[in-house]
Amino acid sequence: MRNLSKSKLIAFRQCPKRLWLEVHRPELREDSAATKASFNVGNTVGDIAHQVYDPAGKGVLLNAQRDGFGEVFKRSTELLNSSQPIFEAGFAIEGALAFADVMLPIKRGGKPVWRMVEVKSSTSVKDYHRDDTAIQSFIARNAGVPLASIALAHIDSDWMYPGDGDYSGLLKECDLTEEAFGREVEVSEWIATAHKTVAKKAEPKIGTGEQCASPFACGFFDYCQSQEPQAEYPIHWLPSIRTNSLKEYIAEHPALDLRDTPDELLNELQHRVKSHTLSGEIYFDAESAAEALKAYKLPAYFLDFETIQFAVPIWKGTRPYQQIPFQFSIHRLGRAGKFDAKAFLDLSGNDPSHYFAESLIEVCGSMGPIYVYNAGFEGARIYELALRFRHLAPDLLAIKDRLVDLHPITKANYYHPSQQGSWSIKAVLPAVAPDLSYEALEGVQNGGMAMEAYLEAIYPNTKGERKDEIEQQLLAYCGLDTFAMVRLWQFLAGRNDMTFSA
DNA sequence: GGCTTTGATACGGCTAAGCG
DNA sequence: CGCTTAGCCGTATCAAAGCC
Repeated sequence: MRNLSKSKLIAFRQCPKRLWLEVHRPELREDSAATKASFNVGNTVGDIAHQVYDPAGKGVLLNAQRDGFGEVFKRSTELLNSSQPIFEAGFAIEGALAFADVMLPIKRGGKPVWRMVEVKSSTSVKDYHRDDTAIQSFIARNAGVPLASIALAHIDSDWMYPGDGDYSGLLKECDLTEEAFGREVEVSEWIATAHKTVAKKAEPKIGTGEQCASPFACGFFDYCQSQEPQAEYPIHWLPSIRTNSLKEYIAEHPALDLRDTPDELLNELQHRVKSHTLSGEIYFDAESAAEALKAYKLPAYFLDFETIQFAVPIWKGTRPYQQIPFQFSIHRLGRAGKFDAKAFLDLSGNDPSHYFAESLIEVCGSMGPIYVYNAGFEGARIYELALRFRHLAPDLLAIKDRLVDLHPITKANYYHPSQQGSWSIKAVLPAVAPDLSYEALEGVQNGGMAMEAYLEAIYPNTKGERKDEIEQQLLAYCGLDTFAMVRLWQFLAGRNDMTFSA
């Protein structure tokens, strides 16, 4: 019998087939974006755990990848008789093994007892964390570790970085001892059934479903999907599919095709998606779209932000996962039809917020609508800047008041079959302006890639030449996003008489 | 009058989709 | 990961209608 790692047991909890594939066909797994190489700027949550739990630096960090499992188990057993913090200590029992992020000794007369802390970069305790700690404590205790308590440490998103490398308070602990210790029978059953699953000759027959994405994206999804008949018109193209009465119907009729959905269960928007997808015809209420935009005159502005966030803040006065704007692109359309594009991009590696706010105020003028796509995003960023920089607040809030959201107007009045139930700008643009293409862009083609590119640019070892290249790619991407809005506005407002290029 | 039923409306919790 | 918004749905609330 092989030893199943805690992560494999967690995979089993998500889907037995996933565990089977992990063990027997790992080559079928596709790496998610998160596991690919990325540029670590600042500290990881693990670094902070070292600082917080071992400020004196007396702890020992074990490394199973480098030294092998056997060696780490042996060293862990030895260290548990001493009294210094241990990081990545390993424990094995018959059939299962686990590594603990942090082990802290509590002195009680002779030999120490131990406090285990699992460190997570999420901002709250999730159900799968509870499973995680239950498995962890089961394995450790059955391996003979005198465990006094087990806690989960997660990020406190209300905490603000005071600067100077002081990260005390970033992590928030939640004690799960009672719960974890109370689930030992349950955990032993998971381990037993996981082994039964692994021992099977053939892979379990489980269809794709919600478990493929939640709580973690499964790398075998494409493989599993390839084993299933492909619906010509997948049901998931319908918007809000899991929130209305369709939910139960779909559960009772797996592998449902869009063609076979009962009309009486569809809301207006779902019905529109169904009929226009099947007919292949565009839906466009030009009159209503023009009506919605009628009130807004020229000059008009078109605005798009790019932001970055850090689980562990690197800039003083910012919070974990706070979205910090480092780039904007703005296009101005004057009364005479004159077109003007400007951009802001700070790749210095310093907090770009203040320059960003000042530059934004400078380029927005004092009047005219400012079109954005999904205004909640830009609006929230502007509001946050106003809170941080009180002297700029009046100007920033005046800009926020001028935002006009093209997203709801598009959603209410336009649908092209190629959108597949999505009204994101990237789904709408190819239909409205097929001559513009994100795929033709070098390097940066979406918001996630913009964040990666930003991190690479501010990474200390990145060379100047590469930084210049990234700068050009970011400018091109953000500019296209903004110009896409110009074209969309033109289309919705019925102003195809105007011509200009990006 | 006093009771229940029904239908309209308001509110809060929850999820999904959009942005990064 | 966070935030915002919209939509759905259950519950609460209340008035009108129906009934004895």
